[in-house]
Amino acid sequence: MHTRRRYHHGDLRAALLTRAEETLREKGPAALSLRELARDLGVSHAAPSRHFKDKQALLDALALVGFGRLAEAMAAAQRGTGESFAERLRAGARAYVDFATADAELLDLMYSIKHTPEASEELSAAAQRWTEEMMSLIVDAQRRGEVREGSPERVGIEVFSTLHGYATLAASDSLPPDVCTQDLDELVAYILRGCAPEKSA
Amino acid sequence: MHTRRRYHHGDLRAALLTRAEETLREKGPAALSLRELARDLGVSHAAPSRHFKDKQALLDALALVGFGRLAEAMAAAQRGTGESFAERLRAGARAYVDFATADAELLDLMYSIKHTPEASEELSAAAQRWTEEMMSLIVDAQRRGEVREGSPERVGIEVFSTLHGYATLAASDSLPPDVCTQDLDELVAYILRGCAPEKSA
DNA sequence: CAACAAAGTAGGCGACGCCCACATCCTGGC
DNA sequence: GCCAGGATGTGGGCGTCGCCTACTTTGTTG
Repeated sequence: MHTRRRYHHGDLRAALLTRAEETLREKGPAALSLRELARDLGVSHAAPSRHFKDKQALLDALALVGFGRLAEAMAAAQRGTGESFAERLRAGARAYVDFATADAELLDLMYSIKHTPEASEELSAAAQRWTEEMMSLIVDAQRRGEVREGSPERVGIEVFSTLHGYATLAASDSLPPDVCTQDLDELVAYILRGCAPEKSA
Repeated sequence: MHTRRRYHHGDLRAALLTRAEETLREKGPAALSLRELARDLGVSHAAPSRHFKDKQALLDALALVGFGRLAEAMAAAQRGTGESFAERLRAGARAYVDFATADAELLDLMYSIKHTPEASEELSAAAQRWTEEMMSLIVDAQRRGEVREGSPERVGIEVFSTLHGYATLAASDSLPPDVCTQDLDELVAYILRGCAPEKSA
């Protein structure tokens, strides 16, 4: 049970990530300090540097965790729904918005990091994988004739922009408070209209 | 010409804001430091505190400037275009995306601040005014029969989510590089489809 | 079991935000 | 005219931070 103070922590790296995510959620990104993290875990202020070369490295790792969690949530949502684009989109939208509101700061982190050039390739790979899933959803729907033709990339961007914008606004309390769960269905309907196939005249 | 060192700067507050905005644009939000700002302006490190009680106050003021600039850009865009919803939306979208890509960090700041409870009422007023303009655009379009009926708030949120999401993604280099100016027209078309009036059967 | 790498410790450096006491400038009421 | 007081700027100090280096303890492996 080695719960008492040992010289070696056991898995400091994982502990740091877990605690950092808690702090991020509870007290915001500004309150994230390596030294305080170390204090919380009862370890010297320089110990974290053995696992993350600097603060940015920890943030990157945190973002990676975020992408993992998000991908998992999205995949789970897809597993539990039907085949039609409408159903899959609805499930995905719900999952994305839920994630954004539950982990707003983490999502922020994920997007603020992704575009820096030196982000680890793991990280860009995670982002990559994530967008590819998005694309396959679109391509599939196009094949089924449920989405208008044209560059899947473009359609994907349109759909994802709407989703991401909504999720971001919801997460930052920028939406009127009465706007709520039910409105997500309306949003999905709006998206569906936006990318519905052109009616043959 | 009083360009030589005077004890009083003249308008340190304005100078701080200007310089802070430059730094924000050029070196990102992490590089914003009151002390460095003071050094840049040839003033002691405590001088800024006479004009902004703390760093957050300066960021708030910066966000306020941002809302002002954005509102002005949007208004200008509206003045220079036609009456139809499609034209007005297109002009607004261009202005918003332009602002977001030119001043990505500032936009970020504006949105990260808005939802903190103690944000100055000036600031929430600016945000308020901003969303009201958005709403009037929608209501107008509904009156003209160019947008489907229903709560203007809801439609506004849908439209704005798309715009904001796109602008945010564009500003953080999260969009494939070939996606460019012309695609904005496609995005506008997508939005128009999303909120087009229901066709009478 | 000795050598070595991994993991943690202790202390120091410069920069930061914030606070204080003090200096200088400016202005309005006498 | 002048001078009292507010506004503005100075300088120093405090605690915290991220990062660095030198050292110690632990675990592994030949």
